[in-house]
Amino acid sequence: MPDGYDRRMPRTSSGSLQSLRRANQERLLTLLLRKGPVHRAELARLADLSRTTVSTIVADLMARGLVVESRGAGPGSDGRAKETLVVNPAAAVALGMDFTFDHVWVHLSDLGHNEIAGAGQAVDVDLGWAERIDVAADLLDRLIEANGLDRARIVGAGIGLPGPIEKSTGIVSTSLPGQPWSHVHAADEFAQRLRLPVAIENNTRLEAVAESYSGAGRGVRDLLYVGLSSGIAAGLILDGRVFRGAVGAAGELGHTSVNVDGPACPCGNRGCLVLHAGIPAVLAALRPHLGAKATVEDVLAAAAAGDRACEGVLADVGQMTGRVLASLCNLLNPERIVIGGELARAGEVLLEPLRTAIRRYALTLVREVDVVPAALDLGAKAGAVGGAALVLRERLDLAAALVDLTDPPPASTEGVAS
Amino acid sequence: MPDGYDRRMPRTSSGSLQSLRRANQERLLTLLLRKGPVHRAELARLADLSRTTVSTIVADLMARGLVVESRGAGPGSDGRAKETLVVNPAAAVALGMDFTFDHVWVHLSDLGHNEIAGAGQAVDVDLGWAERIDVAADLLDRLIEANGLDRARIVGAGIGLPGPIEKSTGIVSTSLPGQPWSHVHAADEFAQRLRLPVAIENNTRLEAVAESYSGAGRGVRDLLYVGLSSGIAAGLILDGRVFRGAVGAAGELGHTSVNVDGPACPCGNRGCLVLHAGIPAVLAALRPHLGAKATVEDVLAAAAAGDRACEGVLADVGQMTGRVLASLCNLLNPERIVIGGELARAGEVLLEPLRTAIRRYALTLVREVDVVPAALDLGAKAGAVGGAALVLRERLDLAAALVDLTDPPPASTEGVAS
DNA sequence: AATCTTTGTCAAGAGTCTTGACGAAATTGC
DNA sequence: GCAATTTCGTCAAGACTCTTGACAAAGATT
Repeated sequence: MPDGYDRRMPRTSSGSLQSLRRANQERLLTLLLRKGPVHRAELARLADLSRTTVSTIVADLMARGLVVESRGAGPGSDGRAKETLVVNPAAAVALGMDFTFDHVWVHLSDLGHNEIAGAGQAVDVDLGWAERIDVAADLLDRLIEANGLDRARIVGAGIGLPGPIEKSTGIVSTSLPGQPWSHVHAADEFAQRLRLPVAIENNTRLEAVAESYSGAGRGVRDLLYVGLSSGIAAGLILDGRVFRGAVGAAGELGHTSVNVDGPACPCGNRGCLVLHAGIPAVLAALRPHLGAKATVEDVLAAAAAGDRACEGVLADVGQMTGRVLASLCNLLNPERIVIGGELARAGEVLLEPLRTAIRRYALTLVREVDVVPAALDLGAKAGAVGGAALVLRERLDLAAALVDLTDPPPASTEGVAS
Repeated sequence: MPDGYDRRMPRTSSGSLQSLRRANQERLLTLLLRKGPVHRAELARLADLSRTTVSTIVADLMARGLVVESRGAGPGSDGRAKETLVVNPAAAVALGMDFTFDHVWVHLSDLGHNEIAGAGQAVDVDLGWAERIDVAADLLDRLIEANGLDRARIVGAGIGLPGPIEKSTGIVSTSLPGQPWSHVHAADEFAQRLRLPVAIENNTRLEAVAESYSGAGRGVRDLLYVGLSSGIAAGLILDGRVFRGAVGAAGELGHTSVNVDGPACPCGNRGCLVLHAGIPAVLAALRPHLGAKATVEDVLAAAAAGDRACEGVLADVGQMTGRVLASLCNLLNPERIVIGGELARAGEVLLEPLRTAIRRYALTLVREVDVVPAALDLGAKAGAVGGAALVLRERLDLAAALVDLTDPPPASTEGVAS
């Protein structure tokens, strides 16, 4: 370990009086973020605290620049004028990074989950992990520079890596060939490099978090995010929290067998979904029709232009996926399913058969599930957005803890009711 | 609503100083239950509280009879003698009830999840819900009488009903014919009748809770319980908590399709697992061999006696189930799978092919899952045990809150180190 | 203009946790 | 055996956090 920088996120709360105060600070911040501009008395009712306490805590938060007063249009009722409060979104910044096999994405969000800046860069698939970190660090430096940001205001980093993640160390626990991250102690490496508390997470799960916070899954407690690409993976938000599984390997959907008598899959099983609905399968089915060099873009374009063969194959993908999701709905009873990944760009051609399959094959109660396309998957930056959201979601206390008294940030002028 | 009795469990904690105290009380109780006899200083370290605070809280708990001192064999180290503390298991009682289609089960557990008493009774499948409650109430009265229990010491009831449960009201939200509970406001009915805080839960989930607390899944954070009976259902413990799904319908496993081209199922799907591995399928396959009146017991007995045909069918059940569980392991990456239900009594004849299928068809990382038989399924009382465990698990604060100062229970003499 | 309602703040007080000191009870070393 | 050492449990003082009740301020209502 290069030096003693503590990469762990601070504990949430427990026991002492100070932790009670911290928990209440976080509670008020969360309420302010969710309920928008409210005045102190209303906040006190929402949080089940006395007005006095709310005043004290808010004064503290305001001294640190986390909350600003805006004599705004409160809900019109009688009584004294309300000094409405809003979170100052510019008070803190969350960093997200996402490393796919051929891209590096960096994203900065403010406290309100608004995008401050983002950038991506293609990298050579053979590039080593250290060099990938270099690329990301460069991108980050440039974003900070270009936007005149204060580095000290970044409160944490959420980082997406491909594959299952050993939770405490952030080690990617596969040793597939061509996987640059395997057995790297990613949590330490990133913490040293960025000098920030970091959370390492599988990138499909980060996409799920992104959709859950700023995308098509906003406010949904039990959310299933499905990424349809070369592989087919799921990100699970269960009971409002990211679900990782015992060793961080939860979410593999592509190797769900849909036919015990189906073709053999390299994974050892037979009739895996990915053999029918993965991008390689789609291309294999359509190259006789579109030509040997056809890409996913070609398929999507042709389908959009009305090519029946392409539409048919994409509909089959939807139908097959829908059957698997029907079983999944029986098991998990999600409230909403968000479909992302490259193939999701096919739109209704794929989604409609998928929905139909769920309605047809899932049991009565659970088939009421919403099925919607991802809202953020434009250019695959979703993972990085999710990384930043993860910091804000699970570590909001950080914002309260780390933003320093000595340097109150300027109140932002946007996002404040006038 | 017949009268104003509040059926809701009290809120866990939040905000005020009193709730901090309650949370710390609960924390200490939980630690005492889990870590066995410890002395105050050790408890303070475990809870991250000062010795003084622990002393204060413990004194309070002792005054209420929840904790007793036992000059026991502490871990031998130097220093002053340790006044070891243990929870007085007799201080509070949790009630569990389970209603299956033809049985009523009642169970009483003490604070340490030990069985105090239990009873079951067969009922007519056509019996209405009100009469079923009568039966349960009678059983409860008799248990209380026979064991000389103090009714006031019962801190809550966990009640299992068949089918998906609407969480807040406890309404069973199916309207299948022959389902006596459909659209009954079960939470209110039981609360009125028992005059206790109640939690209504699906009975397979309660069996999962039981296994998770006192059975084969002790201490496992991500646990999959599978009940193999006429239907095939799962109870999911994810991240250490019972997972219910959006409308409380999570856990249906039997209608996972294993073969898209398989036989049609009444559910609307094709090739459902239950068509291959449910009890009706097993009997259908073996009645030509064993005779038209053969029962599950006959099949199990014959298999145990070495009947090849029966062994083969049970092995097929295991293999089929294992294939589905392999996909499920890919998706959820559980740490352990507990197999319960009537068919699980077949033992290794069924389990070994099941394990083999998982090892063969699941991906590398997730197939390290433990697969073990249920430990509690003797006589199907597991659901009631789980109901009591649910009360103790999620509502331990109740024990601290409801046990009254004025009437400290006698210290139990069992379970205390001498 | 007077009254009403609700807000935000202040002072006093109650509840909870921590710190530092000290006696008590066992182990260790001579 | 006896002193030194270690750790425990408790006490008193103090610090921190929340609440209660009172009151002035700011707008709405009459």
